[in-house]
Amino acid sequence: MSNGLANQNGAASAEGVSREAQADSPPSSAGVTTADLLHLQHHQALHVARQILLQQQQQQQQQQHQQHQQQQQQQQPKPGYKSPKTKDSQSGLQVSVAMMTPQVITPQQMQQILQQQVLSPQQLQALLQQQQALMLQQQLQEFYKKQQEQLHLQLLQQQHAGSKPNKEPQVSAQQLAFQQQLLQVQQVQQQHLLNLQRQGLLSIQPGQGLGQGLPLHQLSQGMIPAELQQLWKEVTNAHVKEEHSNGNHNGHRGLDLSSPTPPKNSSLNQHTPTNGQYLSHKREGSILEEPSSHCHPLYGHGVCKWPGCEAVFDDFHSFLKHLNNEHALDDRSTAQCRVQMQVVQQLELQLSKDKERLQAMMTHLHVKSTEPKATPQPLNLVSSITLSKSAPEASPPLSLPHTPTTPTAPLTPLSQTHSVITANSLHSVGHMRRRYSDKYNMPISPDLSQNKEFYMNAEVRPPFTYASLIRQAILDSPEKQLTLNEIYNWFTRMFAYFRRNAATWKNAVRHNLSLHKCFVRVENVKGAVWTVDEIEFQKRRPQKISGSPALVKNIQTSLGYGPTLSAAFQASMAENNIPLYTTASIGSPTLNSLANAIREEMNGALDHGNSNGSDSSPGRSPLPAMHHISVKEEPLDPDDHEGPLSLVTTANHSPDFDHHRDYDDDPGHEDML
DNA sequence: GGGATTTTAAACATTC
DNA sequence: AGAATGTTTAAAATCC
Repeated sequence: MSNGLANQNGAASAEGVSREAQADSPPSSAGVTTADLLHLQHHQALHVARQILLQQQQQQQQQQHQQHQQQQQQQQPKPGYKSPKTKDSQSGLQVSVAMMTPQVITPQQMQQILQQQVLSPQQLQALLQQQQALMLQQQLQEFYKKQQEQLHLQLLQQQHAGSKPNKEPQVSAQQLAFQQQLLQVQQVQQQHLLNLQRQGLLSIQPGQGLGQGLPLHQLSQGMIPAELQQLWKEVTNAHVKEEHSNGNHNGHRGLDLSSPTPPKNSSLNQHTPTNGQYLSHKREGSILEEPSSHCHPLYGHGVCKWPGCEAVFDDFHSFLKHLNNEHALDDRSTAQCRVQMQVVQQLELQLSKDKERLQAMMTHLHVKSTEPKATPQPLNLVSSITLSKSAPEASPPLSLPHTPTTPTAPLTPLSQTHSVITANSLHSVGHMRRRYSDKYNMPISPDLSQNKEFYMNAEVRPPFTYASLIRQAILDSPEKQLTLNEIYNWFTRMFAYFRRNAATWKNAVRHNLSLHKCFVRVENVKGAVWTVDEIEFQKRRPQKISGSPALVKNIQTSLGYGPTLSAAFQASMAENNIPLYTTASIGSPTLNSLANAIREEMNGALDHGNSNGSDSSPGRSPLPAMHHISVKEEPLDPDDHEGPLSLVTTANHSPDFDHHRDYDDDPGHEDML
């Protein structure tokens, strides 16, 4: 069953899309930057605009003359925007119109994909980044084409209708269309940059720009080419004038470009509808645009964010006034609303495409990595990543040392450091079985809590030894003791991997229990339970660890920076939780995990010093130790993991998940669930 | 390459 | 008697 799950994800869509993913490889049109592309398109837009305006000129007043000239000079400079990455743009021009069905990937699917794959955060990020840039550009081009075609169409129509007595409405329609186009370009540009920023932010110190996305916002504002804004204003004004002079409300029929946008807004109050749209827009795309001080989506950093409006205000009230006066319910506003709706639609489409592409890429990679494995063997979670240690105590975090000096970079590197499942290296996956030997391993519990869902759903072998797992199981229990059967249940409950080949791993568990001194069997009223002798458990690794001076050093390092880091994480988590769920699912857990790790490591170090041994439960239970070993199998929910997980998990309810739950309930009637 | 660990497999004993 | 639980041995797989 779970097996099928994995396969489903892997194989099903992989075929179809692997090619697609490969299409990413840019042709030889390298050297073209995003900026170039946008610039080019910008030119095109202006060109079309000029054409339209020219027509209008011929037909109407010469007031347009100025405008035209303005545009001409406006298209010269292209300030404010620079492509941060050339990588993206390389592939940007390659518009292999991938005719993917705009099927939206559900968060669950996405999560599964992410989980199934073992990509390092860096890889993921790179992929995402690349893909998004690509998609954005692609989208931009496609959309632009469409718009152009439609504009042409309209032009033609207009010419044909030239003999008709009443041209006015069509003119305004054109203008609207033009506005739309400009808006689109503008929006997409903005979006693109925001995306880039967002990605950049992931790898950048989160500490800043948190509460006040000031720099970001300003950036995003700055991205919008001033000339576009200018154009927009002009056109808008012209349009308004005409509309007013006409009094013709059909004027914006030209808006119905590609999408049959329901005109329902027209009856709405200006605030509500626009707000809603902006909000949804934000949710979809520009995640970084934090609501400003007054939380009005249209008011940011003293500037009116109404499309095309850049009015500056000192206080929120004057803004509101402005909003009510300038952007009241009129034809223009509704038209702009409609435009905005289209923008949103476009972005949504884009998002879905992005998602799809991501899925394709990941599936592709996944399939590739597992292909060689003919047998339906469950995955082995492996990675060559360095991890800290498995025991909270003395073990030094191999990984953390990542020069925490600069809080700027940590996110990415750290995240990969601390294997949140989605973040694993591809290379070693299909490979042989590999585990982190206890020794240097990361703290098991943070990893488990972070990747709980992953382990529960994906048949991936956890990278921990049986001993570590058993210990974890026992420590997770309220009484710090479990019967063999309970241990079994823990295994099956926590790991999809252990839902098969029971005979094998159960035997292994038993074997480990008796083999390692650290597991102590305690006779009990109700039978026998297993407990962990922490001291013994810790004993097993010191030799190796102590042998490595680097490790010792690392302890100190992590201790020294621990608080700092975790603070940074919390901050970044706070931010990263808001954004797109892709970001959330990749970024936050990572951070979370790291924070946990640090905490745990610190605990470990402390515990070590205390040499209190016996009941040092890693990071989990605050401390209430149990006095007596009265055997009680209370359904206390030992899933402390919930805490950290819940942060991230919320959106990820997958059917499988519930399914497994059921499964769990079945065998595990003990203390679990 | 070799030693140390882990995993896997299996035989066998004990307990329920 | 049979399944579950423990113990032990041995070999293969991994790791460092």
